[in-house]
Amino acid sequence: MSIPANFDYQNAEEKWYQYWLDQKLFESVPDERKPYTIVIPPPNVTGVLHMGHMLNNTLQDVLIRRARMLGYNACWVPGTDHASIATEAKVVAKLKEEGISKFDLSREEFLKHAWAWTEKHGGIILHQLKKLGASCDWSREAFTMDEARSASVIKVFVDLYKKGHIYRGYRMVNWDPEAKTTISDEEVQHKEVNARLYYLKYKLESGEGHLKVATTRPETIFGDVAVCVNPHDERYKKLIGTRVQVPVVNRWVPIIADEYVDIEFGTGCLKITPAHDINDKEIGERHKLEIIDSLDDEGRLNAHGQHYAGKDRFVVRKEIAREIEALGLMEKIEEYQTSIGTSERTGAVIEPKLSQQWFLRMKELSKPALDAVMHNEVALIPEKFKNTYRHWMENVHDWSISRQLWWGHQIPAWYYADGDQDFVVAETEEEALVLAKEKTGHTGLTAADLSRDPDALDTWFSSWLWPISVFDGIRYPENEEIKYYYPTQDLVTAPEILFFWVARMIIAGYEFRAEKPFSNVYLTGIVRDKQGRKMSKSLGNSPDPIGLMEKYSTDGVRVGMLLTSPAGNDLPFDEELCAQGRNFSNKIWNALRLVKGWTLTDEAPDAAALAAIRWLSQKKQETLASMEESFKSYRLSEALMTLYKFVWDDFCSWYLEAIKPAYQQPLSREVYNTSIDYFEEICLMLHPFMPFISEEIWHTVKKRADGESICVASWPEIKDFDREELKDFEQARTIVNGVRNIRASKNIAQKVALSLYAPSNEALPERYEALVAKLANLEKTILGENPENAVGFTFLAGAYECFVPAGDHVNVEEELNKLQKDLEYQRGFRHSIHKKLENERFVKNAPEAVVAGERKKMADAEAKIQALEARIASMQ
RNA sequence: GGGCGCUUAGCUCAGCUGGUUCAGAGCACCUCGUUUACACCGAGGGGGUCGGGGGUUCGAAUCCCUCAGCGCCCACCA
Repeated sequence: MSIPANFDYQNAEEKWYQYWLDQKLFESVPDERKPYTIVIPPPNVTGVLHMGHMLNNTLQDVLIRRARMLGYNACWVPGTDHASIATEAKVVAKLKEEGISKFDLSREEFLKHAWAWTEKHGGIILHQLKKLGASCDWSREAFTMDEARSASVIKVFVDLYKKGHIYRGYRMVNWDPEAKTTISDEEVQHKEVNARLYYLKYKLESGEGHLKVATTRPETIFGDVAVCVNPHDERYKKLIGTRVQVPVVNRWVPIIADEYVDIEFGTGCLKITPAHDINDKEIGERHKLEIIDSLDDEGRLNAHGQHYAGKDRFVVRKEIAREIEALGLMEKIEEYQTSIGTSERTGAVIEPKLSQQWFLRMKELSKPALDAVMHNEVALIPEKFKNTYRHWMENVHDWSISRQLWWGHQIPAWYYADGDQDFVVAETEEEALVLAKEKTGHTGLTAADLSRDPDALDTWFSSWLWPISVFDGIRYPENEEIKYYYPTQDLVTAPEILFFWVARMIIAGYEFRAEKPFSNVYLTGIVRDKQGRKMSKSLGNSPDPIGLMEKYSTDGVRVGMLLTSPAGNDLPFDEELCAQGRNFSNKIWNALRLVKGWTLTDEAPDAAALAAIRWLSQKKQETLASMEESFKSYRLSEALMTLYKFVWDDFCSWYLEAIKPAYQQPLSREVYNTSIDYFEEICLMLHPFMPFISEEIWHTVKKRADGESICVASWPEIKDFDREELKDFEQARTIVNGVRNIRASKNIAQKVALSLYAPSNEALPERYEALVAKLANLEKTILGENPENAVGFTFLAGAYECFVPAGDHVNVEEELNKLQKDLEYQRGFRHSIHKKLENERFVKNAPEAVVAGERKKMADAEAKIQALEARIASMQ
């Protein structure tokens, strides 16, 4: 059978993926097997595949494919997220290009556009996941805004409201003036910026001088209602209760005292603007101060801003500073480092704003979720994230869940009057009407008297249900699917969304199913570029994963990503990694060509081949055991590296070289068959990492029945292995390397046969004599003492000195020098051990085994010294 | 401001509860090699006083203290 010179990966990728789909190998239904479930972190419905997805989904695919081979009922549920604010922003931008403003549209009209956009761009990313080889059960594809998921969200909202966990309140929230919506604390990113600290002069009532107040936001003076000092601040004590005049505004406001104020900071005077700062708001409440909101929804000054009305807050900041200076009321301006909150989505500077919003009380809900992680009921990998998680959970704030957006799940609350609390919460309008009648006693209310809250829910309010809602376990908590698949096994996601998503899923799991949503959370690193920068569109440093897969093959890119990504570590991406993956794929392919290229004979195998076979079977078991260990601790890159070395070094460089017949000679059929078996097992081991080439070769090495696939073949059995055998081989390998080393350094070609003297079978295990002779090209192997007066080279194989006679190549003086140096080293070594053994405290305190080890070292060194001395004497 | 973590070969990282599998792996690099799978290759090789300092111990990359540098998360000092 002839094998093409190159692996046609494009063709194989398409062929096998279609084959897997046709055979429905990824589809799962509950049965008597144990389930192994992963829910995909749903990518944004209109997103496209980036390197982060590539890494994340490759990891999931490795886990799920391995589980499938281990005989679990493997189920990987795919889906997409409606990504409320992100998608809405995209739609708004697209409409804007067409000259349409969102605010000229009705909700219904806007949603029509949004759905059209979703249908046009949605699903692209899922298609790309197929290219990556993702073995998702596509029959289960879910969307956070499809019918089942939407109904689940509404049900949960009503449920939590009834339990008293959801409330509507007038609170200081994070306002994104660009998207014109509230966002949660988690969506605010704090950034260090260079700002200015303005020292403003507020005229004192007495008319004598000014009170100096430091602020970073002079434009908010229109909202000033007081100036606050610390009650213990001697400088201002007597001023408390008097008034000062706000610059520009010219309003007189009281000087109040509050412990909050830091005497040391600035001038020790704080202007109080309750509408624009959370602390000011709290102080305002304590002192029953008025609230003056001087900004509009887009971050511009409103009518309170007087002649600045309609201008952006940052423009006003500059302009008013100039005006104040002109008025002589600016004491000074200092450069100042501070941090500001920005919107995760739009990047806009967040405006603290007082408004009516919906909140979810988190303290009580998060308790079981905190315990679960602390007790490793849910394991975070790597473990270091436990600390971060605990810190967050212990300081969790109420979750602001309403958004002034249309694309999302509309809040199921209906108002029957204008009051802030004049509403009822229900799953449907009909139910709401019934409740409203009960609550108000107005039996004559009709649907027309109700108006639904226009806000949508935070995106994460649907994704936090994901592990449950994909099995419709919210609506139907007793259904077969949820009972079978839940809790899921592994979740693979980025640490960035540990709080946004992971923590909340755990909370939801305990709240709605009284059980964890998953057992293990594998937190990936962030894919960065070579310079360590985060990959981003604006930097243009993010390679296109599809392009990479076309260039290096999907298997190649998968290997590249996996080789260098221990859990929790950032991955500095370099295309070289993909090349390494591609090279590995090529290596495997060529090994196949080699084996398939030999002619066969029925003659018995030679001794070298027999030894190689025996050794490789043990080495394979060791490899499997080692991979198992790595998998257990989710060190996937380590598992892959173990396999990589087994295939490349052990199988290709040693095994195949050992069985390789002489030029144009046939190979023993028995050896061939065994080698094919090894190939088959290597394919099995490779499959989770390299699904395509492994399937291709698996079908090439043996005839398979229709519909058979390596996807559902069994992972090789892990058995005990013979460590002695492996040790013996290592000894043999050392000897071959010793001879190769001599050849390389003395320029003796491989084809020149040499002889070898080895002291005994302990130095050269009998079983490996033939193998050593073949790989080192030895014409003679002699066990016993080195010949006296012979000229040649010595090398150490473990504790044993071997000798290669090579009269023609020896420079006696050079060799003597080398031997002298070795001798010096050994003597020095002996001396150091001697000193250690002389040390009474060492002998007394160190464990028996360690002392014995030192004695052995001593004896070995002694033997080497003697051998070297003899060698030197014979050469002189 | 608070918390967490990191610092081992040029790069990315392993090194568990202190003692020959303690200084390792892959890549990169250097030398040689186009004889019968693969130059996307083979054989060989160089390279680290384990961030600095101190301590505990018979013995420290490994435990403790301290300094320096880096990173992440959280955060309502104007």
